[in-house]
Amino acid sequence: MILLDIDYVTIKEKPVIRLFGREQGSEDDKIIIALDKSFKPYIYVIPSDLDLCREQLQSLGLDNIEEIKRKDLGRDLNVFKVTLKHPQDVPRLRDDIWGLSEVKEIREHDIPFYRRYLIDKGIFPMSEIKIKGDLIKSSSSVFSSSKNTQLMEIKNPPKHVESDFPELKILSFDIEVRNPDGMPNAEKDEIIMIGIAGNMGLDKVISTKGEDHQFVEKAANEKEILEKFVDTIKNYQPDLLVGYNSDNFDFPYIKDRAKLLGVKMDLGVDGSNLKFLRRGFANSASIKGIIHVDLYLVMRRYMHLDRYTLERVYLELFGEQKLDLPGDKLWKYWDAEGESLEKLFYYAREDVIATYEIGEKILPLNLELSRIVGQPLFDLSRMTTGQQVEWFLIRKAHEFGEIAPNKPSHTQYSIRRGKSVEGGYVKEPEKGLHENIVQFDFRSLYPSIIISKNVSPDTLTDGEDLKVYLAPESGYKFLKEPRGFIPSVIGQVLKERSRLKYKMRDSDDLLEKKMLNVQQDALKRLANTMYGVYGYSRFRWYCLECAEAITAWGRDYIKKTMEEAKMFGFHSIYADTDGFYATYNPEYQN
DNA sequence: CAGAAACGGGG
DNA sequence: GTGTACGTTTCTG
Repeated sequence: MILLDIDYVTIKEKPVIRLFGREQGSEDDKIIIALDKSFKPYIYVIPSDLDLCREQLQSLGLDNIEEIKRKDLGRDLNVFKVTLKHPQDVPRLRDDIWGLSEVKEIREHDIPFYRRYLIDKGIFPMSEIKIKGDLIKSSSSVFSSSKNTQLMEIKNPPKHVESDFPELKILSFDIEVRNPDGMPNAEKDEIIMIGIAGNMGLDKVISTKGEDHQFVEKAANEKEILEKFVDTIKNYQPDLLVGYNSDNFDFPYIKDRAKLLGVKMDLGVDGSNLKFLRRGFANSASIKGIIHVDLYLVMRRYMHLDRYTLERVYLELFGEQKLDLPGDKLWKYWDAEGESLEKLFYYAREDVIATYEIGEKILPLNLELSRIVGQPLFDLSRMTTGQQVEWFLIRKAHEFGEIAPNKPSHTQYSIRRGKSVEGGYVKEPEKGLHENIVQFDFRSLYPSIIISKNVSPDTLTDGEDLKVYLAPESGYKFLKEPRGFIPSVIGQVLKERSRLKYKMRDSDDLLEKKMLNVQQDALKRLANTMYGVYGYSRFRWYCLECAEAITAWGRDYIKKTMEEAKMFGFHSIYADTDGFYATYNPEYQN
């Protein structure tokens, strides 16, 4: 099955992992919920004195302690893997463990249980997994909402299966509200339309007006609009549901109105309700088993614009202006009926189709990133690129037998935030119109420097070792041997990327070419982000020295290249970080 | 000028 | 939910 979503529930005080997937069969698609009762949470404890520490841990009632060998930034280390009974034991016992005199550090104590599962089992969301188990009847904590939902209990660990892009059922939605006084207020302003569009010919607007209209599904009242919305999703059974600012507008609004009108929002494939997860300052709307992606958040990361309205993003992506009505006047179009109302219907439809098209355009990259980073698409679509890299590295660390560094404390974070790194070399452009220009740029300059100079927190040294790379200006030194953790990972990423690029070049299949292009693009983005995160204040592998050394080498390389080019008659007129423009005049040559 | 508050998107 | 967090711009004292 394709792994779409994952979480855990507690059954009889024990954690049970739930894998949500879809099996694409010949006649009928099946929704699968697979339970794994065999996985237990654990943390790493770095002891001062092994035996004393073990005794102290035991005195806290912790009896599942295993002494194992791991690496900490390349250094061999004996640590305790302490297995607990329930994920919530971790925050409960963390302070007590931390308080023990023989405990030097606790590691990997803040990795959500389901993420731990994905990493440890080596399985990837949006990829194929093989599961073996027994079919079971629905229980009180997990019950099927429809006939084609299959519940099973996993017997053997799930296995990753190499697979292509999954074909997914995607649905987009968008609501319209009648708000005559300022911004919509869910206590009084009714929902007048819900637009829904999908990749299987679905495209409609549910509304209390618009009888016998070609794309409008007439509802008797607002309550029925919401019921029809719920029914449409249940019948269609999308893998993905996309909206635009739906985390903070559409879904919260729907939830409030549904509560007011007594409509059940039991959209989850396990029959559970739409719910909101507090993720810092923002909320995210979550439906069990259906991946809700808020495209607004995704687009803000994907492109650099002054504004990120649906209209602006659509124009940028497709070069087409879409119908835009003034938000504060929509209620007038609604009240006026006739042609105005007709316009409003078209506006609602265009909005939901535009949302769908943006989703269609941007989801492949995010799907691929989800498969590479190895975290659920729901989570990934809400992560900054820095967080995406971090989770990718946490998975790699596990593969490499490394224990991940902890997140910075509040104080560490404040200190880091006050620091900045000198950027790339910039030569202000020479005024005037230049002709006969040549362009020069380095391919993946920063990733290449990280690899060739072995720039990594675990290779940074102040020792007297002669076998080091010496960074310009700052004088930071990096061991030539052994290969650092992050250089190794970037090396893997770039190697895989070049393999895909060759494969892409050799392919005759247009669809395959497109797929491979998305994959290599995802890897490129990941590699390029890895430099930036050395200076990212919340990064576990934060390393200011590394960030400074990289840009210093970068400045050194470009300046030297410009000097070299000058000898051949190239006069540079503008330079920025990893490339420059030059005019060519052979007479300058000497 | 520093620190607090507001903003983004949505209708 | 192994909770608790964004980056930037504008206002306020």
